[in-house]
Amino acid sequence: MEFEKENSAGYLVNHMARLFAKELQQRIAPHGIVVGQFPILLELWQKDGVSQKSLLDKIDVEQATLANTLNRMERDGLIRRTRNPTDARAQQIWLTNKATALREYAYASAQRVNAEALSVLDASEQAHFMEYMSRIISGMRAS
Amino acid sequence: MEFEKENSAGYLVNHMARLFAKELQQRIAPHGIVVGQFPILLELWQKDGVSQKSLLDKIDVEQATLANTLNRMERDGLIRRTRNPTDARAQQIWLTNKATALREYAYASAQRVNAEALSVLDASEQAHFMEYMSRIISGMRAS
DNA sequence: TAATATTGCACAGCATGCTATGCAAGTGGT
DNA sequence: ACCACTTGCATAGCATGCTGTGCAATATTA
Repeated sequence: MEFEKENSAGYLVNHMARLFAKELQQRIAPHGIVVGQFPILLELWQKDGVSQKSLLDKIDVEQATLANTLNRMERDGLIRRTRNPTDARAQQIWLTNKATALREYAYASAQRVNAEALSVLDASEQAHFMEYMSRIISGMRAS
Repeated sequence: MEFEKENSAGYLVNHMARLFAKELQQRIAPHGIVVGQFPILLELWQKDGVSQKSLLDKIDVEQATLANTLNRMERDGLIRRTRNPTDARAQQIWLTNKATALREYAYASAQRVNAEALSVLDASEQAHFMEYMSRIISGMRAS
């Protein structure tokens, strides 16, 4: 029995994800941020001064992955970390001016990548595609 | 203006890809193979003794990534590499018995992951989803 | 209050992917 | 035959993700 990778959902999903990441990377890397930092920045642009734990609840990566990415962001001057005065275990994560300034540009870049990638689908197909992904993710997270 | 990651195709694609990889990893890792080796094994199960270049044409990763993964596969006793007698630059890549024996199990694992992940969609939706992904990948590769 | 459990975070080690670079082996043109 | 180009592969260095583990600070329970 054969196994055609072109008919394997997992294979296509993986390939598609790498293409998305590569595309976004090319647009934002020249501005000093990289794709893994994106979800974190999205949260911090909405509200910073939060704990690592609070970020973790909103971002679907493991705690160790988040800690590593935050290290690189601190190294690159995107965030600062302070101790929470009422809980010495916890930290508060703050955006630097540099990171704050990148917000609109980053939003626009992501939206352009999304729009271009989905441009091969019409509006109704795009909506279905997004809905299918949401359902698949919910189903897989539950299991 | 806000940017909702739940409405970002790139974010969902990335998340979905990690869930797929994690799921497949859990099933195949106990048998001594890992997800990155999967596409390579798929090709070699069809035909081995081929060159790295010939694998590269069929698998959508960079040449350096392939070379690294092949190194790990050789280390783990999944493949052997011999020199091509008529071209000293090229190599021939052969599966070991260990790798050959894993074939049906690996096929079944991948198919089960795919089926379970897509089980939240009905047959028609699944077909559309796969088609959308193919079109998106084609479009992004072209650009 | 003392012992125990939980929480918040860090670090080590690894796989997978990328870009950039180098190099030896073949190919082609002169 | 020689020089330049191309081809096939390897390596370095990095980012992103994972699991496993450890630890100090808080919370809970006996």
